[in-house]
Amino acid sequence: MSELLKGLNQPQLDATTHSDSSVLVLAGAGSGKTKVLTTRIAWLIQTGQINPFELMAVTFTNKAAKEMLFRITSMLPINTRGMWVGTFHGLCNRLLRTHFREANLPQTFQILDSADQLSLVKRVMKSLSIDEVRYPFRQAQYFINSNKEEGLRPDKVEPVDDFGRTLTEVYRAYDRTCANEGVVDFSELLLRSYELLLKNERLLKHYQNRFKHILVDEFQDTNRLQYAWLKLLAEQGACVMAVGDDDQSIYAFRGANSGNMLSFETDFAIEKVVKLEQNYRSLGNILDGANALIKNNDGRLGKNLWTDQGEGEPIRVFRAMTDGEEASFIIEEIQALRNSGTELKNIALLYRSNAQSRVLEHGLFSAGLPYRVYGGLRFFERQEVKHALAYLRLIANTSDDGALLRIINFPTRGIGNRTIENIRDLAERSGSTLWQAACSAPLSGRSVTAVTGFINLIEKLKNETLGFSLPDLIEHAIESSGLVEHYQKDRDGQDRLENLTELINAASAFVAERASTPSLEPQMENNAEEGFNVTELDPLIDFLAHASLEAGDNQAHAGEDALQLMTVHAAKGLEFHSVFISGLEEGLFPHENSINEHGGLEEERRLMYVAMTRAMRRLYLSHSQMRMLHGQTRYNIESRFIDEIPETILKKINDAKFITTSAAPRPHKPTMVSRNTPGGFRIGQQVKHAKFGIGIIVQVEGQGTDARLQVNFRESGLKWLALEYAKLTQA
DNA sequence: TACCTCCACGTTTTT
DNA sequence: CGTGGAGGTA
Repeated sequence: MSELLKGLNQPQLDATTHSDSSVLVLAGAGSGKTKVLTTRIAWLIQTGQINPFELMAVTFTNKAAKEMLFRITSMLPINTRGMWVGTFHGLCNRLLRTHFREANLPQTFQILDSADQLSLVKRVMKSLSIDEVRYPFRQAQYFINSNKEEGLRPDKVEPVDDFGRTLTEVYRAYDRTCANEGVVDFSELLLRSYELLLKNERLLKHYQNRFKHILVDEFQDTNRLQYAWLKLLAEQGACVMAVGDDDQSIYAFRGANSGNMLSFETDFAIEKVVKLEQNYRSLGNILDGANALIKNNDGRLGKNLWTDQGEGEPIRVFRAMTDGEEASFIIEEIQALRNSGTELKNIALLYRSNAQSRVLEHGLFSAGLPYRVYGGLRFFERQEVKHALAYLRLIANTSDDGALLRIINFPTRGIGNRTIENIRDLAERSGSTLWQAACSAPLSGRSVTAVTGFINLIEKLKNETLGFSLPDLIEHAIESSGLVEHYQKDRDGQDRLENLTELINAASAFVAERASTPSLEPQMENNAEEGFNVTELDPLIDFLAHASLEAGDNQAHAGEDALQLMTVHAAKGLEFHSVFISGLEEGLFPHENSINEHGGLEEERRLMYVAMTRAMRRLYLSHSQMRMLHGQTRYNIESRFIDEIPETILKKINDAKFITTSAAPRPHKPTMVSRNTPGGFRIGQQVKHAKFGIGIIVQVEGQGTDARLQVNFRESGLKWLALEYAKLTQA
C-alpha cells in the first residue's frame, strides 16, 4: 500500500487517504489533482475499504474519464470496465438504459446532440408558427436547456412576460415531441435520471447504498442539476471527494456554478479543505504573474501556487502596431524556439476567440510552419457521418422523425418538399409519427413509388441485417442507402467517403473494445437480486449513444510535430513548454461582451489565469494597437490584464525592426480615427441615458450630428441611438 | 434540384 | 472581412 502513496506530498497524501467523511480538495493548476483522484481510487480498492463497484467517479469530458481509467489500470490489475467512472452524461445514460421502464423511456431511446436538438427546436417552433425573428431558435434552445438545468419542467416555469410564456409553450411542445419520438437531449439525460431517482424510492435506496465513495473532478464546473444529482445520491452517507479550482471556473456562461464549492462545504459538513498549492508545471515567474493577476478577483476560496523549481525567465510582452505584425513577431519567436530545440507540438498559440486565428494561420502558412488548429467539426458531427447515423437510427427506432427527415430524400430519391409536407400534415392530423404517416399516406402519382421505395429500403435493411455484426450492418446500410454512390459521384466527396469507411472502422473498434473487456456489471450490481431487469444492450443502440456522447476527435492527423493553435477555453487542462497568448487588448481579452455581464470581467480574468498557467517554462503576451475585426479596423488599448502583472517579472520586448519594417501599418482611412470620437464619445465608454439607464458604447457610426451610437444597456440590452436626439451623459 | 445571390452576423462550448 | 443560411431562379 505504501508503494501507491510514494511520491505524494503532504497535502496530496492527506487528500488521497482521507477517510470516513466528505472532503473538498482545492487543487490549483498543475498541482497533481488527477494523481490524487486516481491514487485515492486505487488506494481505497487495494486496502480493501471498498469494492470497485461501490465507487463512482464523475468527470466532465470523456478525455478526463479515459485518462482516469487508464491511470487506475496502471496502478491496479483490475478490470475497470464495469466501474462507474465516466462523464455525468455517460453515467446518466447508463442509469437510464438500465432502468428505461422506470424512467418511462423506450428501450431504444436516442440521444440528441446540440445540433440535433436545435433542428428539433426549429421543427417544433415552425409547427407552432412562431415568429422566428422575435424568437430566435437558438434562444429557445438555450431557454429549454437552462430550465432543465434548473430542474424546471414546463409546468414549473414561471414566465414573467409574454416572451417567456411563448418560450415556455415551445418548451412544452418540445418535450412532448421528444417523448413521441423517443429522443432525449443532453440536459434531459441528467434531469430524467435525477427525476427517476427522486420518484423511485427503491431505486434511490439501491444506488445510495451502493456508492460508498463518490469522486468528482472539475467540481467548479458543475451546474445546479448536477449538484442536486450528486447530493441526492450521497444522502445516505456516501463519502464525496470534490476536487476543483474556483480560479479555473471558465464555464459560468453555460451554467457552471462555482458557488457549488461553497454549498458543498456546508451541505456536506466539510471539516477539512485540502489545498494543493505546490505546482509542478510552471516556473516561478509564470506562477507569480498568474497569482498576481487572480488576486484581483473577489470572493475567491483563496490559494497561492508555488514552486521549488526556480523563477525562470521573465514573462515577455510584445506590443505590435498591427495584427499582422503581432503574427510576424510570434512566428519569428517560434522559429527561434524551434531552432533552440523546442518541438512545435510543445508550443501553444492561444487566443480568446476563434476569429483571431485567421491572421495567425495566414502568417504561419506563409512561413511554412506546420500547425494544428483545435476546434471545429468533430468526427461524429460531420455531415456524411450524421447521414449514415440517421439511417442507423431509423433502423433502431422508426419514430425518430429527425432521423427520417434527414435522410428521406438524401441521397435524393424524388421526394420533394411537397411530398414531405403532405406526410407531415398527415402525421399531424392523425397524431402519428412521420414513419407511420409515410407508410399509410394516400399519395398521388410519382411520389407514391418514391416514398414506398424509401420505406422498403429501410425495412429491407432492417430485415436483411438481422444477425449482422455492427460493422457489417453499417457497411450494408451506407451501401444500399446510396450514400456511397452519391459521394462517389460528388467531385470532392473523397474525404466524405473516407469518413464513411472510418465510421465502419470506429464501429469495429467499438465492438472489439466491448468484447475484450466483458462487463462486470451483472455480478457487480446484483441487480437480479434487487429485482431489477438487466437487459443485454443492443450493440447498435449502444454505438449510437456512444456517437452522441462522444463526438470524437476534431482532427484526424495527430502525432506529427505541429504548433498548437486553440482558444484559451480549449487549452484548459493542457500544458506546453512555451505559450503565446495573443490579442491581449481591451475589448478582445477581456472581451467587450463580458464587461457588462455580472461577474463577466472576473470570468475573463480566470480565463487569463488558465491561459497563463498552461506554460511550463516560457510565456509570451502580445497585443496590437490596430486590428482588423469584422471588416472594421479597431484601435485597441493594451489589456488591463497585462497591467495586473508586476512590472518586475515582465520583459517588454519591442524590437526596433518590428516597429519600422515588417508589416508597416496599413494606410489610415481618415474616417477610422474620427469614428471613435464623435461628440467626445468613444467605444468602451460608460454612458447614462434618461430612459435606458447605464450602458457602454459598443459601436460608433457616422460623424458629427449624424453619428449613431450602439450602446449596450445593463437593463435593456443593445440599442442604436442617434447622438443628436438621445441625451447621453458620461456615467 | 442545383446554383446563386443577398443578407445578417460575428465570445468562449462539452455532453 | 468571411461565412453560412435562406430564399429565389433556371
